Amino acid sequence: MDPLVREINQYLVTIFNDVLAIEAESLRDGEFSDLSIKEMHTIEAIGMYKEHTTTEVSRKLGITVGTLTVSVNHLVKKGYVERVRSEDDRRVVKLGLTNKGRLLYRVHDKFHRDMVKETIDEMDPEEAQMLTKGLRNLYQFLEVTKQQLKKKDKK
Amino acid sequence: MDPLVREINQYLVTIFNDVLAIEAESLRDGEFSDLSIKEMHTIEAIGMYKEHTTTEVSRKLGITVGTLTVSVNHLVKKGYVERVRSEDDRRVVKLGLTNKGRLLYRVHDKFHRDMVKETIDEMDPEEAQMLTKGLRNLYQFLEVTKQQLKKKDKK
DNA sequence: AATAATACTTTGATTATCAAATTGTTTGAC
DNA sequence: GTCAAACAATTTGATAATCAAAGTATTATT
Repeated sequence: MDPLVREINQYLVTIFNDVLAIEAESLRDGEFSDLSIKEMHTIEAIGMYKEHTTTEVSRKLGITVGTLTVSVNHLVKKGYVERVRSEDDRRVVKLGLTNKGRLLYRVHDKFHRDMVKETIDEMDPEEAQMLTKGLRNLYQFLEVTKQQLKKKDKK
Repeated sequence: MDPLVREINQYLVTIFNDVLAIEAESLRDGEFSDLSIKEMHTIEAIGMYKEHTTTEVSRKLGITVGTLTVSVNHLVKKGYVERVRSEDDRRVVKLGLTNKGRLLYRVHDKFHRDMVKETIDEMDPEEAQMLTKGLRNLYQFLEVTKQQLKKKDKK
């Protein structure tokens, strides 16, 4: 087996665990310690600009709509998220962030970007491009895989 | 703000969610549907070869020792994991996989490696090296950050 | 020998998760 | 136009995941 594959795989697994652990840790000590890391990611997925429906956000997070509804209940109660019924289709709920939610989003986003920035500052621009390309490939592969799974599911 | 930073960040977040969703989905349909994705990752962290203590594995996963103990209780009951008291120091528990656990480890590992392999097959060898280098940098940055957090914690 | 430190476990409370049942709304068939 | 089917979201019940804090057993220190 290709040792490069093994190495990349190893990095991915460790990076994911590390990012999670670091995020959780800095969340616990900080200004927003009433939130779990999962709730943080839900806020991230709801996002700043476009309004997103419950179904869209749940798909983005890879959880069921029911799970998201429960989580959003908490986040509304804590004052981070707002629900707005769509005018076009009254079945649909659009999720958005409150001011407090947007503040948190910015803090978390900065954390992420600093992390990435520190990394690519070590690299010359060409290398940074390569990293991006690699990630883009991985991303595309995963999107295709996800589509295939969904199809298989319907059968 | 550097658009490359934003792009890389975006990929990382999405890749993260996608991998989780795909893993969870293929777990649900497969041979090992008595396991959750978290339990799967615990088995991954316990690993095939070296024996690891409870503390080591919990650190690797970024969860508390108590949480791991509970999880290991389930995995032992389901027949994937074994506990062995250390002879040298009888406070210490070494975690290992049963035959069933090792089988699962291989299946999951193959899934991961296939994922990575598909990605780098699209790239020429030089590009693959660059991706690796980028990931290594990110990994190292995170390890340092983790250490710093731990120190701050002790104060 | 007593005390402190360490490794793990247990407990109680909260959150995360899913599948299935339920509610309210829209679409399509007739 | 009405009614059934489809759809979006919510609620519910059960189980798993998580933490902090308290407890147990063992080893190290003084």
